[in-house]
Amino acid sequence: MAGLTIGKVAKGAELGIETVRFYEREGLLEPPERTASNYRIYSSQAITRLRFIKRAKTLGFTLKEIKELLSLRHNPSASKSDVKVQVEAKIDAIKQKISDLKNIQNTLETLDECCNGKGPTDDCPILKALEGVERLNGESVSR
Amino acid sequence: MAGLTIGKVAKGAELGIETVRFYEREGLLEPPERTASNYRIYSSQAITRLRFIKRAKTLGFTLKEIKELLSLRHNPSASKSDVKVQVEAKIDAIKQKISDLKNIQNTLETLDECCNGKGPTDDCPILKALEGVERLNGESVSR
DNA sequence: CTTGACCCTATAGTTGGGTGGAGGGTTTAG
DNA sequence: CTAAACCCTCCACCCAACTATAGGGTCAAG
Repeated sequence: MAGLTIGKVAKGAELGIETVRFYEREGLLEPPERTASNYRIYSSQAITRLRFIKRAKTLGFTLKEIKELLSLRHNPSASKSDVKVQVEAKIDAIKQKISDLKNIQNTLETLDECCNGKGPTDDCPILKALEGVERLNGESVSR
Repeated sequence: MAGLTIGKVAKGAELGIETVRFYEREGLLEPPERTASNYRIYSSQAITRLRFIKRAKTLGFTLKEIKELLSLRHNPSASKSDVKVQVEAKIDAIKQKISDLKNIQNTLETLDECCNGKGPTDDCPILKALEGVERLNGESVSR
C-alpha cells in the first residue's frame, strides 16, 4: 500500500487522528485519496501542512486565518493582484506580532538581568515594568 | 468620584465589561476597590494591564500563560532565582514564536515579490512553497 | 423625582477547537 | 484463520474564553 495512512500522518505531525479528520472537515486539509476499502491515503506533504497548521496556531492565528494563509494558492478565481493584497495584509499582521513579541521579550530580559538570583521578588523594581509593557510600543489598531 | 468605573476601563482597553469581570474572576486582574454602593473603582493601571492581556492573547498565549507572565512579580513565596528560571523559559518561548513568525514572513515576502500583479494565481510557482515553510526552520520540539 | 444610563450578582448559553465512544469494516502478524 | 491493531462514519461531549440574560440596585441630568 503506497502512501501514508491517517495514523502515520497524525503521528508524523504530532496530532491526534481525530484532529486530522477534524481539519479535513474544516477545510484546512484537502480530502485525500481513498483506498478501495475507503481508507484515507496521504502523501508526506500532508504532514508538512499539518505541522504548519500546528505552528501557526501557537502563533495566535485562528483556524480561519490559517485557512486563508493556506488558500493563498490554488484559488483559480483570484487574480495575482488579489493575492498580493492579501499576502501583504498577512505580512503586516505578522510584523505587528513580531514587534509585540519583541517588546515583551525586552521587558522580560531587563527583568532577567535585574533579578540575579538572590532575595525575594519584592526587591526587584523592574518587575513592576511588566505591567507597563504596552507603553513601549506603537499601539496600532489591530483586531 | 475618583478613579474609573468598569465601563471606562472596558472602553479604554477595548474590551467588553463582562470580559473585564471575567478576567477578575479568573485571577488575571486584581479585584479593585469598591465604592460604598459596591461599584468597582479602577486606576488607569488597570487599562494598561488589560491591554497587555489583550495583546498577549493575539500572540498565542493562553489566559493561563498570561496569568503566569503577570504573576512573575508580587509572588512573595518565590525567590528571585525561581522567577529567573520562569522568566528565561518565557523568553525562550517568545524567541521561538518570533523565529516561527519570521519564517512565515519570509515565505510570504518571497511570494509577494514573485506575484507582481498579473495573471491567475496558478502561474506562480512560489505559491506552492507556502506548504513547505517548515522545511526552512529548525523544527524544535515546542509544545 | 423620575428616567435612562450605569452598576451589581448569578447563571446560562455560545463559539472555537478539538476529543471520545459506539458500532462496524479491514489488514496483517502469527 | 483469527486476534490485535488499524480504519471508517456519526454523534455526543469537553474545555477555554467569552457573551448574554434575568433580576435588581445606583447615579446624575433635566
